[in-house]
Amino acid sequence: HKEEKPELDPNNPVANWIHARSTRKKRCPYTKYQTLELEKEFLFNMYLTRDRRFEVARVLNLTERQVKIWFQNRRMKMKKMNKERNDRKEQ
Amino acid sequence: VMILRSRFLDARRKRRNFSKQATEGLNEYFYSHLSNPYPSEEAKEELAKSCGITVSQVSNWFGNKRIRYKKNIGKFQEEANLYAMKTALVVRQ
DNA sequence: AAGCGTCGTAAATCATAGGG
DNA sequence: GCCCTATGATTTACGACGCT
Repeated sequence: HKEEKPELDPNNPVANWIHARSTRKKRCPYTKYQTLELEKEFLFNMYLTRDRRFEVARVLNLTERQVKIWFQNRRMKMKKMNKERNDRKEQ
Repeated sequence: VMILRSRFLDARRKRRNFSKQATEGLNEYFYSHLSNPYPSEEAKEELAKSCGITVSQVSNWFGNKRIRYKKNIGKFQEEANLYAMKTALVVRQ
C-alpha cells in the first residue's frame, strides 16, 4: 500500500553508499563535567582497567560501553594530534 | 583549572574556508566518483597535495560532503550537473 | 570465543566565516 | 554592527576486522 518516501531510483547514487544502522543510538553530547572528568582520567592513564571503567561509568552516569568507546576515540584523537604536530615540525 | 579548560578542552577552532581552486578539485573528485565517493588513502594524499590542504582536511571534507549531499540531493543538483558537464568536456579533449 | 584494541566512518553538533 | 546560512572541525557511536 503505502510506498517508501525515499525514492529507490537506480539513478540515486546514495543507494550504493551502504552504511548506517537503524539500531544506532543517537549521539548524545556529554556534559562539561563528564568530559572534564574523562579527560582527567585519561591524563592519569590512557588505558582503563576493568575496575576503573566500572567506577568512572558509575560516577559519571555513563555505561561502561560509553566509557570504553570514549577512551578509544580519545586515543585516536591523541594520535591525530601527535601526527599533525610531527608533520608541522618536519615540513 | 579554568585555564586548563580553555587551553585544552575548548581548543581553538579557528578555520578559514578553502580556496576556490581547492573546493573545485574536491568537487571534481566527488562528482566524478558519485557512485562511490570514498577516496583511498593514496587518493586522499594526492588530493591533499593538489589542493594545498591536509589529508585530515580532505577526510573531513568528504565526510561533510557525503552527508550533506545525501541529506538534500536536490540542493546539489545544479552543482552536480556543472561538474558532470565539466568532466565530460575534459574527457572529450 | 570473549573482549578489548585500532581504523574509518555516519550523523549530530559545534563554532566561525562570510554575505546581505 | 546583526542575522543567517554555509562550511570546516569535533564529538558520539558503530561495524569491520585484528590480536591475544
